[in-house]
Amino acid sequence: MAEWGLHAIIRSPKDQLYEEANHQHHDHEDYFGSIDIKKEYDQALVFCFPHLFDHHHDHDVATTSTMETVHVTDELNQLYKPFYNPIPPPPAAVDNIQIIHHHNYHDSDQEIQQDQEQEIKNFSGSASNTSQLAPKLKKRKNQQKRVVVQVRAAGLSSDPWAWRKYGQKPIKGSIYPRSYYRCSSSKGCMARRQVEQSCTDSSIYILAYTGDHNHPQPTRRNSLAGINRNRFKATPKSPVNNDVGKTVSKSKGSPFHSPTTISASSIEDEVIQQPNIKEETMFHNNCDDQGHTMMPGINDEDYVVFSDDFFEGLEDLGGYKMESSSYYSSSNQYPHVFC
DNA sequence: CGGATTTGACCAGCGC
DNA sequence: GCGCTGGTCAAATCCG
Repeated sequence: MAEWGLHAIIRSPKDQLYEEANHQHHDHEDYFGSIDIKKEYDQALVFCFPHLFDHHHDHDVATTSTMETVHVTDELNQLYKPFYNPIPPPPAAVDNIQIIHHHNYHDSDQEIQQDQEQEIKNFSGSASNTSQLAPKLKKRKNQQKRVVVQVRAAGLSSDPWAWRKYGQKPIKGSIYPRSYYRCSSSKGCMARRQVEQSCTDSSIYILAYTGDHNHPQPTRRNSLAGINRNRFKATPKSPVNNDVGKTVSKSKGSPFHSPTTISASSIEDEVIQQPNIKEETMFHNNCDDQGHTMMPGINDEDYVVFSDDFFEGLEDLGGYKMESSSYYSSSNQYPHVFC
């Protein structure tokens, strides 16, 4: 049961992908090396989702199967974009989550860790003011651990963590601004989230998670004040931001003058209007009993469960990367290129 | 009043 | 070195 469920979710597409890759594009053998991608991938799945293969967790698998798809992609999709024409998934598959892209490492994890440790050492001498030092402990951009997912609006709002917005920027090449959130569940938490609306499909939001939470997942959202500010009130200040033309913005003449924020509150305004979405599921405790992170989905049945080990384990597999095995998508879009 | 959002400014990384 | 761009800061503002 577990296996067919996962096959339905993942295996079939990635089977297709690696077959495409192996049979059609030997030019890229250097990229893959000589590893058995399929085998390694399956091992990775077991390694990273052991509970899904555990018969004690059949329920998890059963519910996961309703999610229809977990899309994971990366350079491989880019690599084979001109050649690979994925079979469109069932319509329901467009909903929920697409894990696009996990990292921006250019160096190895070990090197990054060493860098971090060294940076910490460099500052440890005057650690009495860690709050001021914290911003200086930034990784270089290309070393930031990064998880990118695509979600529908509902998936975005169902994120269990409490996020506080701290910035918004227009992004070159996108008509939508990018909003920056930090975790407000705990002071000093370095977790960050970026929310960006796909300009190819305004109903899709691209979430980029960076940094790690330094605290347990909240049992409930503990910062609802801000999140709920506009939930039950469709004020002109918080329009649903699916259509730039409808955007209401403050008249400040800023060059940014961006559409009103893609904020949790505005998104939830939209979600509430969707009759199929149960509001209470958006605030459900998404932490499972094993401490796995549960990514947002439409409802409880649609959460994707994975841990950091998931990606780390996959990256350790013979040099190929987790996101190397995936397919896309209902619109044949390769999510790296959102515009 | 406390906490969240907004938004212009600032800063650092990166490419040329 | 310079300019562009993205990420963050922080004061102002908003809202319950």
